[in-house]
Amino acid sequence: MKRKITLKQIARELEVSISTVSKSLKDSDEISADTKKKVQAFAKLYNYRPNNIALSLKNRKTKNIGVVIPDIVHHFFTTVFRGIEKYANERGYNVVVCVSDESYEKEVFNMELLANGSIDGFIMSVSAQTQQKNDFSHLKEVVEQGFPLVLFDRVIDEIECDKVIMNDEQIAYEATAKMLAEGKKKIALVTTESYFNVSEKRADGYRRALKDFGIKVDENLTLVLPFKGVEESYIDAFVENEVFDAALCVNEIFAVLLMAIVQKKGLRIPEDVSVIGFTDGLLSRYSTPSLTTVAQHGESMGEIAAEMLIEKLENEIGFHEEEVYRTQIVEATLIERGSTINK
Amino acid sequence: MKRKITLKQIARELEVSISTVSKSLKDSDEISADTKKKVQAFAKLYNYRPNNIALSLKNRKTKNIGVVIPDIVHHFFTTVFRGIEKYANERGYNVVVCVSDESYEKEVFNMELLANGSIDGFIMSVSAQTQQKNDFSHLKEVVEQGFPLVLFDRVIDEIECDKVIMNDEQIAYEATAKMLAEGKKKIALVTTESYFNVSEKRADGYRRALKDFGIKVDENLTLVLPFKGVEESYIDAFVENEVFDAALCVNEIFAVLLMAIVQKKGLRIPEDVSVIGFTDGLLSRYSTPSLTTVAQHGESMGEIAAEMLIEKLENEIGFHEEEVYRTQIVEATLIERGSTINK
DNA sequence: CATATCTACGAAAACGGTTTCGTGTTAATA
DNA sequence: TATTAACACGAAACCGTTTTCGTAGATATG
Repeated sequence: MKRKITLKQIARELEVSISTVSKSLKDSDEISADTKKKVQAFAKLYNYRPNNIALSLKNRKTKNIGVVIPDIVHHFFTTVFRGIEKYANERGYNVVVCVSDESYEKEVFNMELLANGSIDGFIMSVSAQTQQKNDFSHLKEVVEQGFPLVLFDRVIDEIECDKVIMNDEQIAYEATAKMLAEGKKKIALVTTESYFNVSEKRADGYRRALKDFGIKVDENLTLVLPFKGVEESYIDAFVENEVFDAALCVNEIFAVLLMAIVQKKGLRIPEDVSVIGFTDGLLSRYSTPSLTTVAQHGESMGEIAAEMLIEKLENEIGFHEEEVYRTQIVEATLIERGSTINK
Repeated sequence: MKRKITLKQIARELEVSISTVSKSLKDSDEISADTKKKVQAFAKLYNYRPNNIALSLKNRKTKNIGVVIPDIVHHFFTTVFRGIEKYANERGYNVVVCVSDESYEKEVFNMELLANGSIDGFIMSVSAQTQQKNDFSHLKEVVEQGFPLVLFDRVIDEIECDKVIMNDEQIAYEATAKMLAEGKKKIALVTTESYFNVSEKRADGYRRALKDFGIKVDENLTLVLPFKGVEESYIDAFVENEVFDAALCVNEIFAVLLMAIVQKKGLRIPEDVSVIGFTDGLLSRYSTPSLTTVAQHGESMGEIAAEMLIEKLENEIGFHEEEVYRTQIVEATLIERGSTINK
């Protein structure tokens, strides 16, 4: 085990002081050209690199970003993560990831772990259980402790911090309007339980579109599916009992499940039933027919979140300046594929 | 900004020394019961937590694991990551992730960044470009520097370290044998370029099965697709020109693409063409028909990798003990779904 | 009463850096 | 020649812990 070389060792070897070595490597002009050359050559030879931990302790900055997300085996979150990681890496930051697994307790636990000096700031999307419990004291705490925090997608209104969200309501409106424009009249909504605020916003957009087109919202055409462990039979019963000629689904899994069942009943997509989903993942691309879907641009969201966080980290605000928080909206776009009638 | 409280501040406040505070919090019996109570109460009141960075410096352990993977928007890697994260978290470790994006340079850059004290050991799967270049000096270097390293999936034979792999050859054999047992005679292989050693192993298993069943390997039945940016037309031409009644595909994307094209030609799956893929992701589950596929048990691989790494981290070997490296094989399993004839 | 033994605590070193400030030597200036 | 400035470097503090070792004072022992 060849331990990494330290300033102290270089100093001893070259018979100079630690300060001289440190300054030489920083090319300080306090040090003579001769000495600098000697030290630099030696350091290069032994491949000296300053120890990050020591630097962190000295500077009170870790150059680490903490990312807390509900799930990682999940297309949207991984794209956001990629955006974060990419931007962070370019700026010399590392990313430490904790998965809350949709659990409130794990979220709290993870944040406490990270808040003990491991990171400089947080980027996160809160867990389902946290939204359900409606308890955000752990978020408030890290903010009070002075950690910059950026919330994305599943954000909390009552927490004051930077936020990155999607225009869920508007894009749901547009998606619904698109199907109405196709001539569809009875549009179903396939969604999750309402404590997910993004699902709620999508439902709002859906309803607004119907109203704008003079169609009454039929509550029977809303299918609420559990967040996890969807049984095919739920959808089956819905398709059996209700008549609809289009469907807006809040994620791509619901959409392809619905498509499969609809097709099994002998109905054609999109002629008999148009379908639009959310999340432009593999499923949307490779389903038959391919799925018209809302691209959430997760990577952009991630980049923006990272940018906001790093901006806060590197520009310490003055003593009397008021902290100012921004909310950035990333515009989702509708990707038209085979599950809708495209002209 | 309420900075976290330190030992020094507690000591000043309570008019005792730093050592006394530290020992009190560790419930050392060097300290009188009275003093301990006082200190502990005060610490609890101010929610004292030792600073991780300082601990890292002192202990020369960060309790961080570095994970370097080629891609994160990828089902298999995310499942492995989940396994790593889960196990690591249980043992009090944090995980810092770097994505090499299949690039040799980024891989090297990331590893150097991490090796400067940010982490205690590596878990990684090498990038495509690294395999292609066949240059592993960066891996050798971190090993020489004393970092425990665990390689998974895309491993390198010439690097001495712990490894977690799948029985690719064997499961490909079994998958092929299954289709032969169905009575299929002309089995296609849809694979990637051969510098991916896992693809190569799968091809080996495929060939061995054919031989065992007395069928000659027909090189024309092997379709080599590029690693990224597959054009549908490649597959289209293949389906047009070759006659086959089954196909083994090295990933699920190839499999669903093939299924779609085969079905478009009016052939039925699995009656006319059986298809088996690799990776039990969303696509396999939700395609029509659902795809018979090889489940790689990424989560287990991740857990095992993390376990191996942490074992090495926590059991420093004695001075003269020989370092011993293990290679664990995670048995893949075949999940039978609609794209094969199941009895 | 002198000495030995606890008890309860503090000083200081160490982890690996950065940075401020002080100082001995040499060169420039009056 | 005496004074000053410039140069080149080292000592030490600091970041926040842990831990070893030393010791003052109290108590026990002979």
